[in-house]
Amino acid sequence: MYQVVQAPMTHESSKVEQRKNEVLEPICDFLLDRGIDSANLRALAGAAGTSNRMLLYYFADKDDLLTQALHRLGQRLAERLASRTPSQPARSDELIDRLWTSVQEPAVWPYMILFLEIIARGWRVGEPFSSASRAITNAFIDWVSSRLLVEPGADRHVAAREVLAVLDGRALIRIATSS
Amino acid sequence: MYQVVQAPMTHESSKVEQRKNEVLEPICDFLLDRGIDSANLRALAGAAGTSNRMLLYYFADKDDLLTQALHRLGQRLAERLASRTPSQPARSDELIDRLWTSVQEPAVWPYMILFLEIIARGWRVGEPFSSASRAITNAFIDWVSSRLLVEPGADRHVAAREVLAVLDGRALIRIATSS
DNA sequence: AACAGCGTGTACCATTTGCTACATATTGCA
DNA sequence: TGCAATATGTAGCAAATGGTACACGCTGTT
Repeated sequence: MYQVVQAPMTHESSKVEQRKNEVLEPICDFLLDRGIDSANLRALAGAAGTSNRMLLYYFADKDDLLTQALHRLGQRLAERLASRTPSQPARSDELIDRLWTSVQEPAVWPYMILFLEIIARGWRVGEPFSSASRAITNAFIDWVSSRLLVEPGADRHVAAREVLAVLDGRALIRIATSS
Repeated sequence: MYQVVQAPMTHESSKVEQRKNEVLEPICDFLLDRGIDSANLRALAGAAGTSNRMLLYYFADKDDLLTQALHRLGQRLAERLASRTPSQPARSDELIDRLWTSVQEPAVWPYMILFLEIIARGWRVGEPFSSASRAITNAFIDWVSSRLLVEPGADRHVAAREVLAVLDGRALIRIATSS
């Protein structure tokens, strides 16, 4: 029998799409573990069990690769935060103390470090880091916001931002003084 | 035959010491303006009106140069903060709002950005960035502390840290969402 | 004047790094 | 089977970058 099983392969063949997905996960892990400064193509390829040659086959260039990795990291953070700390809503002061312990968890802490790098780079060089900065910040703000009990008439978003500021600031100072 | 010229002798000749001083100022300016990622020897030399060859004549290596530049930046920040905002002492809440406007000043803001880069790098690669992180953090804490009115029996240092956390956190979020 | 050593320019080297050229293996399909 | 398209390896290039080798003028001391 003759059957067309596969759609015509233009440039995004399914194999490539699949490999991109498989490869992005360990790359995200690498970024969290080693930071953006260490993220050269050969190191990333090593972490993903492939070669720099293949990374540039799957992705247009390094920028494209980083863009997609950072985007995925934003998603991962959002999921990780959503699944964690199923606590009751609370007002700012108490929420800060409660979320502060969550922020320090081993699963979240690497995001704080990587976050710093991405923000700084975003300020200096722009994309794709500035977009990632905003995405990650918004993930955090949503996380805070969903658990924040605000006074009637108060701006929930502004309040969440201020709570996040305290958490981020504590993290920043802790990182600065403990390394 | 020509002998290989060695680095300046045991006790640094005065010329080299003088040039080091002259050269460090524009280098600090460069770091504030362009960040550490852009700080390669040729760019730094360009900013200082000399050559990479001479920078490595004045300083042992790039690490030595950065160490001294970061140290000087810590001093500059401390002086700049001390000479600014000669306001009355205040309690945390009011002090935060008052110092927040100071932090946003054009003379201080670049330090916040560079601060981020240095902290992130300090976490990843250690010296000389981790020392600089601590120095700059302490400069900020002292700055806050000297203007902070605490309740009797409260820990002034802890309170100042928390105030700084809010300022740093606000700065972080602002940088993340405005770039 | 002569000479030792400092100060500086020119040119280079070795490594890293993003990326590419070319060849080859593999696979889907007629 | 055999051909075209896809997938992957090998090897390299060109640019950037930290650092070095060597040449040579200058200055103070003797």
